[in-house]
Amino acid sequence: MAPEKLTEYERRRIENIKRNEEMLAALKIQSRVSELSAVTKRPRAQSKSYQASPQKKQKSKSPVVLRRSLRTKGIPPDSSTAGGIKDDSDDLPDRIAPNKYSQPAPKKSPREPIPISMRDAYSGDFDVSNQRLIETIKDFSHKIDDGDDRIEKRKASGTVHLESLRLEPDNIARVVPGRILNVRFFPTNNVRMVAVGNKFGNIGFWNVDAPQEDGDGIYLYHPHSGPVSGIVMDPFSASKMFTSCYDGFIRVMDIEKEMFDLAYLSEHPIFSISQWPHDMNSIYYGEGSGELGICDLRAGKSSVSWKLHEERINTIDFTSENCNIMATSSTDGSACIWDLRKVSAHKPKSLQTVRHKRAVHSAYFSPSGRFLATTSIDNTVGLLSGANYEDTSMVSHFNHTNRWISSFRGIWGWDDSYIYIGNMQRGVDVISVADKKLDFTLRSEHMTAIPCRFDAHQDKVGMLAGATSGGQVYIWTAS
DNA sequence: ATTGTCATTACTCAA
DNA sequence: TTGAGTCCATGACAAT
Repeated sequence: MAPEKLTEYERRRIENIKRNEEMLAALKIQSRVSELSAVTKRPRAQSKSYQASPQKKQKSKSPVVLRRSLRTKGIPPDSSTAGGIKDDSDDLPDRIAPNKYSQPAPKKSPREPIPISMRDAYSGDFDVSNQRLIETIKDFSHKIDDGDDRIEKRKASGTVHLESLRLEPDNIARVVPGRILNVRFFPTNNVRMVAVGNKFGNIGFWNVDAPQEDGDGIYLYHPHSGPVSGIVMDPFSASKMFTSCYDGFIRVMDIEKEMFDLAYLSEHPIFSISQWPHDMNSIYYGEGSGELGICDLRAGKSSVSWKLHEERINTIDFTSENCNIMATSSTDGSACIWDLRKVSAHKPKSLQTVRHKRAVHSAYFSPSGRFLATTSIDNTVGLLSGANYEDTSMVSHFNHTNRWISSFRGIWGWDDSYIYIGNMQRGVDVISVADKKLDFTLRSEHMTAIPCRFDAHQDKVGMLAGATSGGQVYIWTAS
């Protein structure tokens, strides 16, 4: 890096620290004030929320534009960002000058097909906050690497007592602005941390156990330019997190490099991602109208693209038992189970197919792999079982969400007994596999919005994260 | 068979 | 408290 850049960097850093201290002081005052006025019976403003800095908050609220739309409409990329996509040949990452992102200009458009440093993607003014998050993740990822905090891949273990699940007021936060499409726990036991992706391309982190002096533990980044369609935590390397976006990008947050690196760039919108359990260097993703691609992370290239569905693939899932078995759900109204050894490019034939009357928004294997749960907006939750998933039963559940609520997706808990899914009455419905019906509903006066996307902590039985279309995250815990 | 447009309606934020 | 603004999801149906 050029010396002048270094001095520029230093100068900026000092400025940042100074402003940071001022802001922290202001925040302390603010939190005192909110403590005083926190007696309101229906707290509209939650105690915890992301702090968008005044200057940088969504300047120009850059409209969510897919790359496709850009090209078809012939709109040139934002002229303030050099190296925008002009044509297809520019999309290749290896043709991009390596140091374009290091300009001291405020924030780069995440549309550029280049790596983005976490510092540049950070949506606050204060680099110390960014550094604090990086240190936190480094800290627990090293512990995981050393085996101190390793969580084995999710197993069928732990029966949860639904009546004991609670939503504590402290476990609620507004993590990002706008609609959350994805929430995921970090695979660690010592620190409770979630990452969420929203419609604007933000990735927000919430360290629930952040020390008091570290503020609210919420960190906001902007590594993508469109809706974040998927988040994958590498279970064996907590310093890596993959995110996909409608704009065709798959990025990997590399905490050692402190970057949102470019893993893959597709011509088509990417609607889903998953990691192949057998080989951590393979990312499976759903792109365009029903295509499934496999990306080799070392080569940075896609090896295959299979047309598995007629319309977009909403989820991709694997069993922990058999790495060659994969499930996909699609807007074309079907969910399929595939044997990867038998899929060929020309005539993909599924092992099993469930047909719903309408779009299927998820298909997830149970922790043991013996069941598959599908969620469709035809108001059913499908349950597949049997040696070859040949037995299908449909559980009735109202799955219609409106335009502003992300579709419901039934997820599994910590064993094969329950499926958790949102409802329009601000509750979490729990479907019993044994009874094949709705068994229980989690309710809380603190859930002031509809939780539509969920994640179950891989190890802590009863720890369930629900995310809303207003950027909130609720973390239920077993008391 | 593809493309367009319309209605739906929950939440946040600013007054 | 109210009211404006949101706006890439989806299905139904109309138009090409």
